[in-house]
Amino acid sequence: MSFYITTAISYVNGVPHLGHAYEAIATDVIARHMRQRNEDVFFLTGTDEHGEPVADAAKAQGMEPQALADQNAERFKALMPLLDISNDFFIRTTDDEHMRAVQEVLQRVHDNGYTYKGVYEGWYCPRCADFKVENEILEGNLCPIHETPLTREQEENWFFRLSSFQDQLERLFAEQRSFVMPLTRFNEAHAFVLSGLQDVSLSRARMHWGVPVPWDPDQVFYVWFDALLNYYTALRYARPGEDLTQRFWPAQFHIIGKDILKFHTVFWPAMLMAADLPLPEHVFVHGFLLGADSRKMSKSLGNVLDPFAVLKEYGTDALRFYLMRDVSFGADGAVGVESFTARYESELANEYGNLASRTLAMIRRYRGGVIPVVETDRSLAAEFEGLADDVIDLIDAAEVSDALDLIWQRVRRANRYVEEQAPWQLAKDPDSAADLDRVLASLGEAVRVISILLSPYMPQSAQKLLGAMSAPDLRLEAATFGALGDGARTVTELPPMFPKRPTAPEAS
RNA sequence: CGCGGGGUGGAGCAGUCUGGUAGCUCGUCGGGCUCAUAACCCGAAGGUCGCGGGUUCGAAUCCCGCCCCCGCUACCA
Repeated sequence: MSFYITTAISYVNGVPHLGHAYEAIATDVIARHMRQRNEDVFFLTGTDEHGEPVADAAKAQGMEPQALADQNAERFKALMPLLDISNDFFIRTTDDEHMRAVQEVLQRVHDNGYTYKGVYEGWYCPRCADFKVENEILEGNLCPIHETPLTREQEENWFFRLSSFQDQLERLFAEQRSFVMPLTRFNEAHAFVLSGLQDVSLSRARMHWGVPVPWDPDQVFYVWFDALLNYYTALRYARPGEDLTQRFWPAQFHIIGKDILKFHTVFWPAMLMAADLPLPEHVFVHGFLLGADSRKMSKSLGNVLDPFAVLKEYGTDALRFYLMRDVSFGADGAVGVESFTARYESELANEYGNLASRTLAMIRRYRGGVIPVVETDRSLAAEFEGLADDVIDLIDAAEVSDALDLIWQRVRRANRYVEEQAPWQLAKDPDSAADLDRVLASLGEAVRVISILLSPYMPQSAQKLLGAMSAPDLRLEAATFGALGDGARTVTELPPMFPKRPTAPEAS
């Protein structure tokens, strides 16, 4: 089956930070998991490049907006390989193909009668040549950029008849509880719809950094409508000479942050309805990463966890694991250097890393590096039975941190199994050879199954370990005891996957 | 004001929808083991589940009121 998943696109006026990394990683975990299930996966991410802030910033630096967008988009694009993100395409909303497709879709919205010319009134900055919204205006009605007084002005622009989708949206929320996840966000979006929808302006007349309105070329589309459509337009040109729309639209998942809930759960479905297009199945709304003090991360508070410092010191897998493990997906979560190092040492080094070390070491020491081909322990196998299916169920609901917790319980179980069986005792008594075979084979299977399930979270480490066990099969169907059959497998030496480090990454 | 969340042993969280011995991780204390990255395993101490009232044989869980914290409240993305 086809499976299409997206992150939100990043606005190029800023620089990449931990929040971008978090969303990309979570989405990547789901995408990689789906590939393990042999699904036909398409994973999209990208940048949002139009709109007033980019135009303003470019002007301030004496650059063309496109030049600034080019420069900053590159930074976001470069982040993906650093994080081992397996996106299939990286869309930029300044791509010609995207802009043409936006015009086409919105022309259809226009033709369907869901637009009208209206008057937009707001606070206007003559020097920016654009409107400002309430929450960005400075104390005393000043422009946030120029700090000069704003004037109340009007302009004629195009409006989108959001209000005419009141009933359809109410029905959507009444009938499809999983449209917005988790439930708390569903409730929030639903309440917003029920409170009554107003029309929203669809274009801007005085600003030119955007996609021209095809039926009124003096205006450009308001950037949100241009941006949201990326999910749909990318499929047309992501593969040169091939249109993937039929194969992948509608998307199964949009993964977004809670700050853009309204746009994705209300405006976006309404726009798709207006264009006669099918709706995405789920919008999953994750929370914000907070500083270790549970306050919003900010440089002035000094509570920012720098992803680049962590990557440099501990590697990609450690950062991926930490973010998926320490923050319950869907809720806000506090992250920091201290809790990172605690998780790294106790869970990655001591539990999983050490489990791998002791398992491989014993197989090498007691059985010359060959995993015994014997029947595994029934009771241990029973505790892994159904695990892959449980993980599947959780990931189907985008519960990436719950799924990881389920897997991690088995990491702990495997360490307990070692103590219970005490293979080093069995090794002392030649009469216990069969028992030792069984224990080592069982342990090997436990480590192998765990690693397959962990591979979407920590692709490098899992593959390294599975490679060292001559069991490179990452498919989820191989994640059961005995799935590999009777072939003898050798084990090679593996240096510690998560070595303890003397220093912590710098907070910045 | 309205809407949506949250308040659970020292810390961080799960459990609340579908009432019935309050669970997990870290930390602390005690013990065991030696295969392993001085890692691992076992046990113990520690909780008025924000406050008050109600329903019930029984409530962290349902209902009412109150207190405190956070987010959103429409066009910066």
